[in-house]
Amino acid sequence: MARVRPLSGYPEWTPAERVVESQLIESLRETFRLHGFAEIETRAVEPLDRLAGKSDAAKEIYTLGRLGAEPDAESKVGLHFDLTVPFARYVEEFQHALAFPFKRFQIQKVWRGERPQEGRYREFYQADIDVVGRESLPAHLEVEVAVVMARALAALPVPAATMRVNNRRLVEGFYRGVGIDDVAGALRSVDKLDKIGADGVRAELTGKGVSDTAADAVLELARISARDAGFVEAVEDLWATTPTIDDVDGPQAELREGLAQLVALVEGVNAAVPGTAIADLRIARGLDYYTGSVYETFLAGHEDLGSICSGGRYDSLVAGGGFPGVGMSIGVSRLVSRVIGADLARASRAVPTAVLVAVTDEATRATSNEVADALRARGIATEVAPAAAKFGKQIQYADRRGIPFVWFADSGEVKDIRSGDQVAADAASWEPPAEDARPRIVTD
RNA sequence: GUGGCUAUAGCUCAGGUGGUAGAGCACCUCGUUGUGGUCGAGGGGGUCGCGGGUUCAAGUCCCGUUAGCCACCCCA
Repeated sequence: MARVRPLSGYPEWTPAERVVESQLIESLRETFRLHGFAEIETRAVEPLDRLAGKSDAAKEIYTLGRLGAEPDAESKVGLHFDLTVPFARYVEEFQHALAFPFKRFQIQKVWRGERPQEGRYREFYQADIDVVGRESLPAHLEVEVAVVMARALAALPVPAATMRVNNRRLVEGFYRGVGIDDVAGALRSVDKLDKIGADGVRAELTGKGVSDTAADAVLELARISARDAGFVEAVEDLWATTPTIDDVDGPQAELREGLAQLVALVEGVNAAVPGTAIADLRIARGLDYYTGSVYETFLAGHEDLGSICSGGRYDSLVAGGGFPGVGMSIGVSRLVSRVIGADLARASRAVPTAVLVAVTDEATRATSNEVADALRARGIATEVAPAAAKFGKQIQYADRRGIPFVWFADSGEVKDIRSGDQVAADAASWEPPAEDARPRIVTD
């Protein structure tokens, strides 16, 4: 038997750490439900052709096969690497049973064969919300999903989140207006701004046939950001001073539409959770299927983690069209690993137990069991000591697990082992303080 | 996929130039014989990641290999 070794990229938690993860997930569920999102769960596997269809992520897909399969048998299924692909399939398959616009949330593990490091895993939880329409989807839903996510993050024991948002219509109108035909290509270059700098981006753009003045304008646009509608004037000014194509009416209309939507987004989110949203016209997002709002979210003081929640508006979830939607995804494991690693929050105890009933001797274990059942009958998590050891040992058993109360059936007394207070109590009516009833998350 | 670093007790790590493995923490017992945490004394624990080579002798030097960590790429 080989020694057990950690497997890189597949995080596992201690019971106390798992409490933190569970409570975070439960908090997200609660916020999503509060806003009317229905939960679904999809299977872990999808047909390979459906998974691999999307871009270059194919290399990262884990395929599934049986050890007993024929040696030359091809794998037909793989583990999903996000929740959007399975959701798209699900919507297509169950459209007869769904009511549109369909608001759903989904919190599940996904798998990617990437090189792991802190905050990057091969197996991790994502929490997705999406709203999908039939044929059309009002733009205000792009505000709604961002508001829900802003609230979901605000409810977690983490520093303030900043949601950097942009709008593809705005960018597309602007780019086309200054004479750029390959908007997607230009966006991919702008996306590298942090990495290669303004000069690098300019070089890439001109290399793709973008004129010098247009490249300058694109870089100027990327410089604009604001926490309120103030960016509109900056964009309008830039637009007014930049040479545009002759037939600019279409692009200009698209630009103005995008501007209005971005204003609504920033103001909407900031009304819900003040200070969260910031319009940042450099936010591009590499994925080219986004057509409206795009979002990236960072935690104050933890920007090195990268985006912990991102997404955007897309024209259709399903190939062939007809299902426009907007969605965002939280990297739950990335978040949890930082919360635990940086000790932003911890569990009040590792076990659910609120009361340990001591056992005086094995002959009277039944009495202790009766006390335990009386407490359990009223929803109080209780366990009975495993051995009739010295009371000191039994108290130590509770202390090591963070169990706050020890019950002595003989004397009918319950002791709060943190304070040492011991009082007479009736198992039929005694209640622990509400905050001790179950493990909870505590912060400093 | 590319590059750098690392691998010794359950955990964190010491072990100049080769000479038969150590500390702290954790764990168990006792002091304290049925009310814990402190303190003191004692104790159990190691194929030194794995394989090969050099040598009288390898945790230590060399080669290979596996795994982990970090960075790049990409993303949650």
